[in-house]
Amino acid sequence: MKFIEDLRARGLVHQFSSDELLDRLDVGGMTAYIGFDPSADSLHLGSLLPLVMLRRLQIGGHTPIAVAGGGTGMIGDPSGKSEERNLLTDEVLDRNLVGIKAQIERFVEVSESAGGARILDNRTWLGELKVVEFLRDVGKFFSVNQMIQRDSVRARLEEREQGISYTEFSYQVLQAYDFLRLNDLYNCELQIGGSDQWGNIVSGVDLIRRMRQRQAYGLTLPLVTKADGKKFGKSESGTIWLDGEKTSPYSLYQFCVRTEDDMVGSYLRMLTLIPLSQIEEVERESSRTPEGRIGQKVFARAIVEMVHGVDQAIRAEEASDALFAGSLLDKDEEIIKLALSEAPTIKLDWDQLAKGIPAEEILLSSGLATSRSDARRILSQGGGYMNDQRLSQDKVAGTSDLIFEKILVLRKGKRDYCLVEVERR
RNA sequence: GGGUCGGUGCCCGAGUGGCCAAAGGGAGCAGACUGUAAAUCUGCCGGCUAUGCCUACGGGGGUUCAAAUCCCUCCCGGCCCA
Repeated sequence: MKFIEDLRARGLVHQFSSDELLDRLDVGGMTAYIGFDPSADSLHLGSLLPLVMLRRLQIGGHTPIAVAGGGTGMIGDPSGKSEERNLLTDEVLDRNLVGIKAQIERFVEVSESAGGARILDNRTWLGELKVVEFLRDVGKFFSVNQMIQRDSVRARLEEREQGISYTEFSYQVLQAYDFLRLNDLYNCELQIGGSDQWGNIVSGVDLIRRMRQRQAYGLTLPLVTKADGKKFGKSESGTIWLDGEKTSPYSLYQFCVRTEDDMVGSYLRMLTLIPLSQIEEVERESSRTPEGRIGQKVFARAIVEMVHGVDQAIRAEEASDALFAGSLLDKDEEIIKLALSEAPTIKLDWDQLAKGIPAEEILLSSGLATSRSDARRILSQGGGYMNDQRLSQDKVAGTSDLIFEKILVLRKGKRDYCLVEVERR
């Protein structure tokens, strides 16, 4: 299947600047770049789509460039933001970029040689700019009339209560300049981004044409949404990070495996490299027996594998199966231990437990409850469980509750587990 | 710089001296129903050493028995004028 055909079938093509681009993509050998948000020291699930896209490019015989926007991170992109951004300092950016680079490297092969991906920091060139020269040489090519027509800017201009600073207004100029420089330095002819980047991307294409009389291209990816139309990857109880320290492989797996039925197919297409024929097969199977959650499992497995590697994916999968398939009490010690190694865990010592720990207390220290009142609320509504048995408010956990003389399995609601490992001193 | 409107809990938003931990909605959490899905229904939804106490209505100060609500001042934002 041709490159572009595959992209289209996966629903990955949102907008593109010219039909010519599509032919070029099939031929291969293009250099394309995608920018990444450096506002935290880790990327999150929202960046997965562009990350996988980098990989697709490389597999398709193109040269991907990831720009971890050290420079633009200092300015702030108004696109999709309803309010002015907090600007980052150089030091914070340096730190963030270290983490982000490592994550990008998991998706593409980075090297200086032909076809090797590159990860660049646009401070390299933005930092050299002199204001007056820049305004004279580059600024001339921008029309404010056009700039204020951009959706991202217009939204902020029209909205009462929130305006836009000159700094953020200038963002599109800088991003266009990035593209120009990449075109000069690496013969980068294509910029890819989320659908909210269209305006910025077109600015770059225009700038390259005006200043260099060269043809460049733009392509945007669709927004990955949940069934209710909200953004995929955030929400729930916070951001899902790609950094295993912030969001464990088990948690990432769990997040993915809980995907709504309606979205599994499109997520598989957009976010995994699984061949389309195989995805269709999974879909058929899923619609026949939705309760098997086959699609969700394939999806979760694929994602964790990409982000954390096969070993971690297998562990997360096995731990999840152990915790969610049937009653825990029927499981043997090995399986529980496996789950224990992946799922959230706390340690207690024997003496402490021997004295008795009230249900409220143990929920709190497990982290399942965020405060004492939260713990009380959960208990009073029957949402607390220990070893698969509902906890009453006055239950006091003791050593007689231990499974295999060393483990307590706590749960909040249907799916949030925390294992308690008890150690004898 | 001047005028004017505004800054309320995770978000939106009501409240304009006591009845305010603050209406309503959303989000979130739990229960029921299920398939670790969706939809729906129900309950909870600042914290605590808990018939009370602490923190909270942009920051600081003041008036008052009593302030999110009144006054002063500072900070931040919108709009208009210069």
